[in-house]
Amino acid sequence: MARHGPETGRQILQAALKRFANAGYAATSVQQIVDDVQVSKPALYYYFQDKAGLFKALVHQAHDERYRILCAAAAKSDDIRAQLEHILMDLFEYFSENRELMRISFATMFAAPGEVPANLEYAEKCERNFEFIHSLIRLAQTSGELEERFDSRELAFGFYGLANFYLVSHLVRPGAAPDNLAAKRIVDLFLTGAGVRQPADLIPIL
Amino acid sequence: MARHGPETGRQILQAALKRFANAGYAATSVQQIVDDVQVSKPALYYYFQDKAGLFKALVHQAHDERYRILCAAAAKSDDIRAQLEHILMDLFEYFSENRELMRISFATMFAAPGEVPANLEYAEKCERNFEFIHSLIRLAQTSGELEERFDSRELAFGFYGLANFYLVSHLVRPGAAPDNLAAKRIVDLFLTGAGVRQPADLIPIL
DNA sequence: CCTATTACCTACCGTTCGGTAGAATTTATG
DNA sequence: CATAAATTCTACCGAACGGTAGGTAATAGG
Repeated sequence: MARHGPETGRQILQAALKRFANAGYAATSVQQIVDDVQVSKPALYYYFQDKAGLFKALVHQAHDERYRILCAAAAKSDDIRAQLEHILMDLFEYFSENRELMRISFATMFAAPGEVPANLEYAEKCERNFEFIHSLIRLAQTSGELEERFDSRELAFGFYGLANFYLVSHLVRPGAAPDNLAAKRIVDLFLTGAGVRQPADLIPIL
Repeated sequence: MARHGPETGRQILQAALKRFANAGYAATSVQQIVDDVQVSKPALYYYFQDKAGLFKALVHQAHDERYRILCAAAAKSDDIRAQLEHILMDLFEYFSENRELMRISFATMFAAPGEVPANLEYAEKCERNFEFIHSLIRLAQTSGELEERFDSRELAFGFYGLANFYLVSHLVRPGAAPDNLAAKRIVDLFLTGAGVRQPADLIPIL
């Protein structure tokens, strides 16, 4: 009926995002999506190849935007502490404002094959995001900001794990979003550790 | 046909585990499960109320076994470092031998509602597992093993996030499993931090 | 040897799904 | 105003799904 013009494709994508994020891929039917936008099924198949293509577009968008955030945040500073803080702060903010998109990206990573369309090829984008953090860490090691006795990969794993756990918790359990203070404290924990600093521990290092 | 005796129920559960873990809940049909065991559909419905009940049984088993591992590992030692190391080592081992069960439990946690049967009521079991770690951390703080300037919840989040990231990575990407040495290094990172120890940092603490 | 219970079977139902054929309607072009 | 292209419709298809009705073979108890 009501002609939407070139807006239709975008509206379909947005409705699909909401449905996929809240019910998952399999449990979302294309009928629900087109009903939300008040168009008919062939309208969807006019703009997208199939249901899987629709999902794929969203997943790639999610990963790309995360990568954009990472790069922009890291560029804001030179020392590793501030860089990691900016990354966390910006991610927290972005996640708050784009819960659904981020949810899709995480759910896809942890989903069993078959629960999600095949040939999504998101693995390389995951790796690109991780390797960006990894490169920051490595740089900070050579500049003497980070301990060299840990493998750079271990450290990247450590920070990425810490960050992702907070992000996922915030996605799964819609409570108070972590704020800038939380970001600083997380980075502090990562850099200084949870153990008490006993002089004995320090002797071999000092 | 071939009578299996009281083994049938167990065999169905095991086949369901394999299918659910590798293809997810929605993409697994009860027909596939009963075909694997070479029984007919009513045989499945004789032992389980419905498809959701089958899945529920597996999810609860997964969470309960993880809790058992946590408790047993923590009981092996008194100081927090050794406790956390034991927890990681035992979890790594258990995950290696029970990839499919663990995969179901994680996928469920990150799944959108609707992607998984309703009324699973696994949230309280998640919380129980987390709170166990939390209690260990709190004890270690009062005994002076861990820094008091971090909130106990923050620390528990930190360690849990670190641990889970390793575990999930190992599940998603079937590579070399983290070993006992990795466990020690992870705990070391958690306790001592990634930053270099500059004397200046230590002044306010010593 | 009869009977009840357990442990399944074959065959099927109603529903829902992703996707499409083909017509209709709107918009752009000449 | 004619015609072509873009956009969306109604109506439907075949396949797969979860679940069940109703019958049957094996086992156990008396």
